[in-house]
Amino acid sequence: MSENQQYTIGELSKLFDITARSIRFYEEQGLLVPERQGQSRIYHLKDKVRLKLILRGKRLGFSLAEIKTLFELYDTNPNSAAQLQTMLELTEQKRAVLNQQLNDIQMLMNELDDVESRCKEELNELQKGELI
Amino acid sequence: MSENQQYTIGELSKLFDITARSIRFYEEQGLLVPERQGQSRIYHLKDKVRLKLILRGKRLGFSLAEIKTLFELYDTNPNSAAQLQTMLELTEQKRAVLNQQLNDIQMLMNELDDVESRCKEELNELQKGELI
DNA sequence: ACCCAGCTTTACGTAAACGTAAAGCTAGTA
DNA sequence: TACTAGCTTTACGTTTACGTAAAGCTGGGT
Repeated sequence: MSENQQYTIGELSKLFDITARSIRFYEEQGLLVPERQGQSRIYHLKDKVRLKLILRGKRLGFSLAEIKTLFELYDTNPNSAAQLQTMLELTEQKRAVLNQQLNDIQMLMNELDDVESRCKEELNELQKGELI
Repeated sequence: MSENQQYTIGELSKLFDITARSIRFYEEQGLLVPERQGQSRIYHLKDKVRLKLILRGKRLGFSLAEIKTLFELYDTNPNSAAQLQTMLELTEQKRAVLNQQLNDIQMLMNELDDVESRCKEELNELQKGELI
């Protein structure tokens, strides 16, 4: 029923557990362009989705500038072959970075497994010792 | 044959494609403790491995301070149950972050797939058009 | 009418991770 | 011996992504 959901900056900040300052900063950097009602900013579903993408990008180590570039590429109605080509190249680059990250994560996970099992073993031995 | 491989700071910087400044900075932050020969730093295999881990950590979005903490935990001969417990908690936290990143990467990959296939379709249509 | 919560802008401050310039030591080579 | 390449320290500068006042507007409730 609730079509055209609206959010204030405070609501959005609570939703994503970030500060209003951050949201305003993303707007300063051209990542968000919320509607205005009087002096106040009003955010719609589209803006909420954008914010979600911004945070996801940040978690993956992208800078705000890079995220902006991606948005612009995504927004641009890609009509020229040159633009399409650029976009494909960029997505390939990103894909390479992501694959590298996947690799890194796999390595780290394995090491965490090692550390964890060794910890548990030692804890077990400590507990045995306490029984004596 | 070449046991006890040694590296100068220049060699290491080329190996990992980073600046010597960065390597010295990691040392400043307590992440590396190379041997000295006269005034010059000499790096051994152990240091090379450390550097590799530092860079991997950075790619995953860890701060140098966090990486240092992980090193210290890893180095510390974990003898007390309290320390082991702390370590297990930390590994769990890291695991959660990594899982989140895996999720993020999966989402992004899917979106890249979408963008890519749309691009290719449009390129195809453009080429068809040129044939007329 | 008054207050307060929540919004606003402006502007200076900050932490992290180096960059960069300056100035000097040192081992090998021409 | 003079030069050069590569190392050194010291120290100030820079970018990113906000934090943190300060000061003021504004709609709703008492």
